[in-house]
Amino acid sequence: MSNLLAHLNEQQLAAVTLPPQHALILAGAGSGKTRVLTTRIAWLISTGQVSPHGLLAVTFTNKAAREMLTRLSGMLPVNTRGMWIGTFHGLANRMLRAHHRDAGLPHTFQILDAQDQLAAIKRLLRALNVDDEKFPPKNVQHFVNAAKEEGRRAKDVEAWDDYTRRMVELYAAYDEQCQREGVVDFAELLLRSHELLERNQLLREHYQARFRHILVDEFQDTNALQYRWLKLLAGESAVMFAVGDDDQSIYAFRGANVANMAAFEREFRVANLIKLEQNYRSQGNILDCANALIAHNSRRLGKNLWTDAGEGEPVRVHESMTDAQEAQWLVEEIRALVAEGGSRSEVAVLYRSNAQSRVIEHALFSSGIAYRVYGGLRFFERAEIKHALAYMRLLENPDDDGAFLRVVNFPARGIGARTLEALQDAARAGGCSLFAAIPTLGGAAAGKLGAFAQLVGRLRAETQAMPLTDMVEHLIDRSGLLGHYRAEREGQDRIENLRELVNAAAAFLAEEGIGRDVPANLGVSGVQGAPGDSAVLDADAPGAARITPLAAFLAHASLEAGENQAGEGSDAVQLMTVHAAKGLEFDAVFITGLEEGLFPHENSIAEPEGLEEERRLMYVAITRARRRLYLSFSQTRMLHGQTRYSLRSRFLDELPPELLKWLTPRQPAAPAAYREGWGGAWEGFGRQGAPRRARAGDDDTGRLSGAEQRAAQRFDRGVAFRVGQSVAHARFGEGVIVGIEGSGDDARVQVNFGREGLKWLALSVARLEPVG
DNA sequence: TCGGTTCAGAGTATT
DNA sequence: TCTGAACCGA
Repeated sequence: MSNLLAHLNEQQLAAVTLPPQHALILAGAGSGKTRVLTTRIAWLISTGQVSPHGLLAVTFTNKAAREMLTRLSGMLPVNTRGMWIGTFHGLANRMLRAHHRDAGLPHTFQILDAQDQLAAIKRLLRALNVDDEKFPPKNVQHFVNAAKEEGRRAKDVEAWDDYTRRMVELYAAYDEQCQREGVVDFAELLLRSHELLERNQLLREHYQARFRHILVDEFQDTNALQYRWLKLLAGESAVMFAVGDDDQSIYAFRGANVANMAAFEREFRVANLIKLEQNYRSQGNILDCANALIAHNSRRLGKNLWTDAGEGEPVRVHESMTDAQEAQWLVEEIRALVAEGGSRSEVAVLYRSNAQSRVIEHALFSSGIAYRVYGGLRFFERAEIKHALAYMRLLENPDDDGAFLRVVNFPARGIGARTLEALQDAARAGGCSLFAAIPTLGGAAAGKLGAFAQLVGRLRAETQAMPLTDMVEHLIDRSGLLGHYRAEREGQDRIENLRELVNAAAAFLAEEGIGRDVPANLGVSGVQGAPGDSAVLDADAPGAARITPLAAFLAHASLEAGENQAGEGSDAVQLMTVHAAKGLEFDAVFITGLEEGLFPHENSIAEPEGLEEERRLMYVAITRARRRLYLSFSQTRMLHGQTRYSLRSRFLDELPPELLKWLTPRQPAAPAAYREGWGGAWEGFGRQGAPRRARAGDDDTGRLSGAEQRAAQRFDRGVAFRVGQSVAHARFGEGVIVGIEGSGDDARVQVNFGREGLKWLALSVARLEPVG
């Protein structure tokens, strides 16, 4: 055990060995957070304070959960398989599977991912004849999820106008549809398990007594429902150990509520608040930049990172004329890094929004530098995979109309829209699922639908006793999917993905410790016993409902969409958004596009607290770097087909100048009043130095491409009217240019005329005279 | 059922 | 500018 605690610093040690009282650990970036969390678990178990069975540890991502399990197995000779360590959704799913009857769910309930949910909502809106102009499916989806994440059912949502009232009705109708079809969405997993515990006193008391210790990772990312779920599970007796960093809270936009940290401290009367501030990742200058930046935020819990690794190199700053030149500079710099012996995979290029990757990818591709972009479609989200899964789901649960509609005519079986409309009418009339309505149908359509029903029946019979992998293989073939893609010109990739699905099933069985020969439809423990019997209080008890390999695999496919990066393992430069970089670290990091309007993003500035979240995002970005950090921005950028002119990000000017090394001449900062778009001090604008003009030799090749020349020319014309310049207009009087958009005849400027307000003026129309 | 055209919209994202 | 979705004609 002394081994376990070796090499922990004072604060880490204090956190790991805290007495059994509620604790909040403020863990700064790179301070060994995961280590503390896992060592705490190992310590609790190895000192006999709790059995592996008596603790619950929860994370947000499968990756984090896996990491915790892996590290734990390395520390303790313990079988982690049965332990309640997982994601919020994974654990909620586990509980609902075991107590499905008490939770009011069929034992075959399926999980809808975001895609499935949207499809279900579209279907609902069509069935109800809702005008999807007024009620776009995406808005309904957002409304439903936001309500569920607040812990509210439709009946609990206050409708204060016609629009909200209709939304609430749609929410209720959506929930009814889900219940009818035996499906639950992500938010529903948590809400349903919360309701289960809330209503069922026996179960609640049982789990409250069982879980003596509850440990929570990334606490700053919890939403209202997750916090309530934790509180309910903890009851009066469990010990909570929450780890988080308010400075790294970057998910408010998806419901995360940092205030949960303060609420936790207050409501649980947390006596132990420990700050982990020693950073083991970055060198001093990088940390000092991060600290200086985040100090501009208010309402922090307060934390300052430090290191004993030395100050290291200065932070490099680069300004370019165009986004293409920024990318070109990046290429040269990466080349130099690699020439010095750095590895490409230790270089990360970060950006605020995905659209920025294109220019960078283009430059990297043209110069033959291997790169890898994070984000995009993941394995289980691919259309062909979802088709295959839909067949499997239909075997499990024929009432799953979503799965039915996905494959009833795929591959094509001549079952068109009209047939399905008739079927839908029949189902509605009979109050049953589409599948169940097939026998009630007459006419020519009945034949084709009947054949499909027979196909499903045949597939079910054929795969009845098969192990999971054989079942998948059988289904992708006999459903006609393979044949369909074989006939398709570009179907080869899809066929490979379908074959990969068989491997994924095999890998899943291995990971879960399920024998390869176990029939897919058999309860895993072999005990079908009393599925969901109310008398069985514990999910792990022998008589509790057992999940079949097939059901487990389908849940896995929904809860873990799989990898989304190609070329794993190859030595490639890593491209990703700042959000995607959270939790990762690299020797060298480029933060690109540091421009007002982009980072901080313009949309965020209007949001309450938006700017502070952007600043935290910048903080996360900076703290990804171990040794070398580059910050870059461009004067112009192609956005939505138009050249945009922007000033450098305020975040650059919030960093201590003495820590920065400008690779291009440093220009005066933009006046703060410009950023607000308003303000008293705008007289000062006229005296601002002109933005740096394009100079030959700015780029490393010494030549400008055609596109770059055109952009540069446009820029030169734009300079005549530059941001910050004072201008006069015949009617509106004097004002200051605060924005420029477009070029040539399309060029428009936004002018702040003070009392007359902000106006957009087309340069080809409006007469604007420079002043001063 | 396909391929083409047209149109709107373009922030970050896990489960 | 570019993408994805929706729509229409063969």
